[in-house]
Formats: sequence, structure tokens, C-alpha cells
Amino acid sequence: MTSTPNPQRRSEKSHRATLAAAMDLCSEHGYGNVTVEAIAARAGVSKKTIYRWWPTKGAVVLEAMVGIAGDATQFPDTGDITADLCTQMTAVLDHVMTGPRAAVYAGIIAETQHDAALARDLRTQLLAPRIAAARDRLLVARAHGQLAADADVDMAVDLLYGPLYYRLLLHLGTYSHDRLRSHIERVLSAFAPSAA
Amino acid sequence: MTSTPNPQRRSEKSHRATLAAAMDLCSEHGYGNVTVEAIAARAGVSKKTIYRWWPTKGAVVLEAMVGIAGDATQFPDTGDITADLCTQMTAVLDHVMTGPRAAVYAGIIAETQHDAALARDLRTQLLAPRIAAARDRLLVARAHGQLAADADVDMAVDLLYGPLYYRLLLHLGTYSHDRLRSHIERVLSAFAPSAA
DNA sequence: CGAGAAACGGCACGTGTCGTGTTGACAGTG
DNA sequence: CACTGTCAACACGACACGTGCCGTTTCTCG
Repeated sequence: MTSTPNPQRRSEKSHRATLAAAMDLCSEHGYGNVTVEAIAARAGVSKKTIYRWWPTKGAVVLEAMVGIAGDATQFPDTGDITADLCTQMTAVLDHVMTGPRAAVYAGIIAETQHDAALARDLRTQLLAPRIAAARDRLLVARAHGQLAADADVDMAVDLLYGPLYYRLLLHLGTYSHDRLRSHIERVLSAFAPSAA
Repeated sequence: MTSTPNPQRRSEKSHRATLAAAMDLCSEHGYGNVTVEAIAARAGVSKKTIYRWWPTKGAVVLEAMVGIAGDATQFPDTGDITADLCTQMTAVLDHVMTGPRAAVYAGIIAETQHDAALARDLRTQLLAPRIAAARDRLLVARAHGQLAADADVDMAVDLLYGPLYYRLLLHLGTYSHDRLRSHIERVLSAFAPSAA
């Protein structure tokens, strides 16, 4: 039994300082080379305080990541499915799969391979909402006749996002904006309504 | 400078025992919960001996993994591109993305996020040859008119394999054989020669 | 406004794993 | 039959983890 701390009395200053320090240090030195002690030192916070509110380093960085990705990766609906997918996926690419944050995001995903609780949090807080949003947006497009009536939207989501994570986690290079666009167009063409 | 050991005098018995122990323990307890000491103990080998021949635990497990995946994931050429892709990708699915080995493979990939040398070895020893083989097989199919003349085979490889790794590493569930087949058919349909 | 409760920073501690150093036994080669 | 180098066994320092304690600060409630 962990003694449950009282969220109302939590120091919001320490909270924010910890998240900022975690993201900064991970961006600088890489996720795996950052220790909880280092985060505590940079944030001007006691190590004990971090462990009071988060179970592991991964949980801290995940929360920081959710904060960053949170607003920036919403799904628009302009009526043009291709344009909307480009907008959202370009944002994903730029915010979490390019530059120093790419390694941080990859580091968290790596951590989920041996931390089941973190894997669950990553799924529920970051992945699932976006997958659902993509699915919904594709369903709308299908209802509007922009995709085939029998298009498998789950498969479409896999085809759209799969290669991005594949290239990120296997170090195969990231997509340029141009390549991302032709990628999206190619996938949508596979689900286009029949010419009949 | 590491004192270079003499490969000719290497104990082949210890070599094999170490690889087997590493794969067994990782399958049982998960990649992250296995230590070099445990591998040494199980193999009846000194920890020093492991460090003499491999730089890290990841390198040991990678070599074991390469041995397992080595033969089983060759690319056939029966003339039917769909069938050949099904054959090879089903083998990949069954050998390294299903059951206990899935977590081991995911564990190695996780390790590459903070071990550049291991990332390089994974790419050169495991990924690159298979990506090249897939690419070559698709080029043959294109030359035979089974794909559009201007089909982007690199994009096709991304679309074929990306979702497999995406689902593996993000814990989104693995494909069934049936779903894998329809996945392959859908991707190929996106590169089908024009009906004209 | 004051007393109490709870989070806070600072510090020390035990634990586990890492990667290396040392030793003496053993096997292959000239 | 000596020489060279790998082998198992054990000990070691370094480092990060996660927790416990203590005195201080901050917020809440009577």
C-alpha cells in the first residue's frame, strides 16, 4: 500500500519544474542517459517528491510528452480527408518524431517493453485517443463517399501510422513532408471508391 | 583498446550455451528482467567470458535472434508476388512477432533506442538484408507487370512491414494470418497496374 | 489568527546490476 | 614438454534505484 498523497496540497511549481526538467534533460542527453536524480537536481526538487507523485521516470516523461503532444495533434475536419490527414500527421511528425524529441518519444516506447503499467498509460493517454480520432475522421470520409463503402478503416489507420513508427523505432529515417503526403495519398488510393 | 581475443581458440561449447541460455531466459522472464549474470549462470559460463566476446547483453540476444530468424525468413519466388509475400511475412510473424519471442524481439529493439552500436548491428544483420530482399522481390514483380510500372517499391516495403512493427512495439495486438493476408492484398492493390 | 497536518528539500542508506580485475586451472600448438 | 591464451570463480568499485528519516515550509481548518 502506497500512502496516497493529497493532490490538493501538491506544489504546482514543483510539478511543472519536474516535467520541464525531465523533457529538457531527455532532449539533451537522450532518454536512457537521464536519471531520476538528475531530473530532481535540475528541477530543484527532492527525489522523494518525484517518487511521491510518479511511479517511475517513464511516467514523468510520458506526462511531459502528453502535455506537448496534447493540443498540437488534434484532428481537423475541413471536408478534405487528404488535407486533414496531412495536417494532423505532419503535426505528429514535427512534434514527436523529428529532432531531439524523436529520441525521447522512442525512449518512452522502449520503456513500455518492460513496464506494463507504462504501456497501459501510453496507450490510454496518448495512442488510443488519437487512433480513435483518426478512425472517426475516416468513417466520416467514408460516409461522404470519399472512401469505398466497404473500406476497412482500422486497416487504413494501421497503414497510415504504422510506417511512421516503424521508421522511427527501427532508425530507418523519418519522412519528409513531401514523402508523408504521397504516403497518405497512396494509402487513401487503396481505399478509394470504385470507379463504377 | 580492448585486447583482441583469438576467435580460433574460442570454446564453441560456451558460445552455443550462452546463446541458448540468453534466448531461454529472455523468453521466460522477458528481455528486461534478464541480467548478464543470470545468462552466465544458466549457461555454466563465467560472466567474464561473455564480456570477452560480446559488448553487451543486447549483442548476445541479437546474435541468438539472428540465428533463429536467419533461415526461416528467406524470400521465395514462385512467380506469385502475393503468395510469396504471404509466405515470408507469415514466417516473420510466427517466428519473431508471436508468443514469447515477440517480447524478446521487442526488447532488443527497445535497447537500440539507447545503444547506437546495437542499433547498427540490428540494421545490418537483421533488417537491411530482409528489406533489400523484399525490395528486390517487388522489383521483379514490377518488371513482370504485376505492379504498376512506376510503383514506388520502397513505399510498398514501408506499408507492408510498418504496421507489423507498429502493432508489435505499441502493444496493439498482432495480426492473424487471415488479416495479414488481406493486409498484403490491400497494399498490393495500391500499386496494381492501371486497368488501362 | 493560530494549531495541526501534510508536502517539501536534503541527506543517508541498503540493494541490485554493471563492467573490470585477479587468480589459478585447463586445452591447444610448436 | 613448455608456452600461450581461454576458461570458471570470485572480489571489487561505480552507479542508479527506491526508501527512510528529519527538520522546514506551506496550506487548511477550526
